Amino acid sequence: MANPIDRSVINVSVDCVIFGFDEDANDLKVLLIERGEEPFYGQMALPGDLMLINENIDQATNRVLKDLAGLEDIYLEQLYTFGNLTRHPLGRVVTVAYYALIKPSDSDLIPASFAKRAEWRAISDIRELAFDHFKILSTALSRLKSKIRYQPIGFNLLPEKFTLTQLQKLYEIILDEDFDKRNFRKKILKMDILIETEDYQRGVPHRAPRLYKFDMEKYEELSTLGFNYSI
Amino acid sequence: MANPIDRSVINVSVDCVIFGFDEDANDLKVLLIERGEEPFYGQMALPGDLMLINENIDQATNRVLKDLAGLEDIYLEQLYTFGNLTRHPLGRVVTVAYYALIKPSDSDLIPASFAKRAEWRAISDIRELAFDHFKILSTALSRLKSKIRYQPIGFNLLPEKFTLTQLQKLYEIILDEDFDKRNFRKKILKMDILIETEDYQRGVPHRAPRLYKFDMEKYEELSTLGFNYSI
DNA sequence: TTTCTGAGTGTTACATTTACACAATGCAAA
DNA sequence: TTTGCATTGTGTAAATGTAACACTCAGAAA
Repeated sequence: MANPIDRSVINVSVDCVIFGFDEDANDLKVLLIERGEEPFYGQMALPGDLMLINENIDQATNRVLKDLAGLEDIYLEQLYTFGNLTRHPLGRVVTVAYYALIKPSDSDLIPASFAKRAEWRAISDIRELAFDHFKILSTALSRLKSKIRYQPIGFNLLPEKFTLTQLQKLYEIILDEDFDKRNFRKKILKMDILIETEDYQRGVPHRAPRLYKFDMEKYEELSTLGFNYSI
Repeated sequence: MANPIDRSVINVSVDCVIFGFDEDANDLKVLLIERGEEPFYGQMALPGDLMLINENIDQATNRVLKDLAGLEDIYLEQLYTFGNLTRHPLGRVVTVAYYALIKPSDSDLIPASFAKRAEWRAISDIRELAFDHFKILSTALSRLKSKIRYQPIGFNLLPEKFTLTQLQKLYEIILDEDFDKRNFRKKILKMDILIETEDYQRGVPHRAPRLYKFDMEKYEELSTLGFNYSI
């Protein structure tokens, strides 16, 4: 993990903004790692590492996700490449940033060994991060906000089965905007990309709401016919 | 210009997809360079070069635009970073791709010295390019198509003063979709981001159409108030 | 049995989008 | 100077989509 930075060349790294939705706290969170070495020793940072010469960028990102957070097979997308001359104090490091969206079930699987140094932090509580990671986080958040309106990526932040209220809350928190319950339901159901299951949420002190699933196949089929997702 | 590739490390380059709108030919074009060295000697490629250790990524891109095409101060945006292991035959090269939009007046200024090896090619005529540049071009085109609907970037492809018909044609060619003339005009004028000039297009064998300018300040002002551009 | 919390549901007014055709302009050619 | 030609520039009505709005019902807990 402790790859040395070569001062005589341009080094390439990957960094990853991992988003998770905390339904109980009504909060969007990011998985941060406490740095165990200089520079920025002890500060919080995005999980990341230098890229190896014999791996693709996506491979490097998946390696980082697995080695630093125990995460596999999650939604991942390239965000932007940051390469300011001064972004790394020990040399020239260009970093390819990715963002990931994970479900509660994914993060429940994070082994205790990682959990020691990894921490979920509410976006709104984060003031600073190591390197230019705060800027990377801001870029990721802004991308998420614009993309979630026009692509059905929000489902990656919810359990496989979810209630319409959960879905609406997710949108309200990410977009910082309130939606009318009746209109929201009408709109999303009319798209015909949700499967109505026969299951209901349990253990709630009120009428149990119905659970739905996102129908990816149906979505892709409709997409090819010119359908555009939009909330 | 002939920077050597170091086989022992990851090299970083920038490549640039330069779009231009050919009004007469009703075509979207891309500026390509004929390669003067191996690999892919004699083939067409996107303008690009290895990044220097002491320049920012944006600086490298602007250097490439200036040195290879004589272009300065043009619309430029980072597109995506490509880094497949096999994308460069001579070693490991990760490339940060950008796309640029230029006005006819910009490209008129390309010096003859560049024009010898640079060539405007209609997108639809391009079948293959050196390296993975065809894939980069496809990615750029797809980005342009989705972005031009929601951001007023299309004006960067038109002269400073343009007719509404020119603007409509631009959208029709890029999006490969026809628009109703009356509805298109109503929509764009209602946004209130165009300045109606007192000039008319000259030298046309019919009634001279009025020229308009894009009002960037007005657009930014409206943006902060929650306005969203959309065609 | 009562209380509490959130689930689930329709209608109407309003705004936006779509479809659609012709007269007026100005240049060029006869 | 007249005529023909190509393209500009314009309005309305129907259809569709969006926004605003409140109450009853289910089910758990007290």
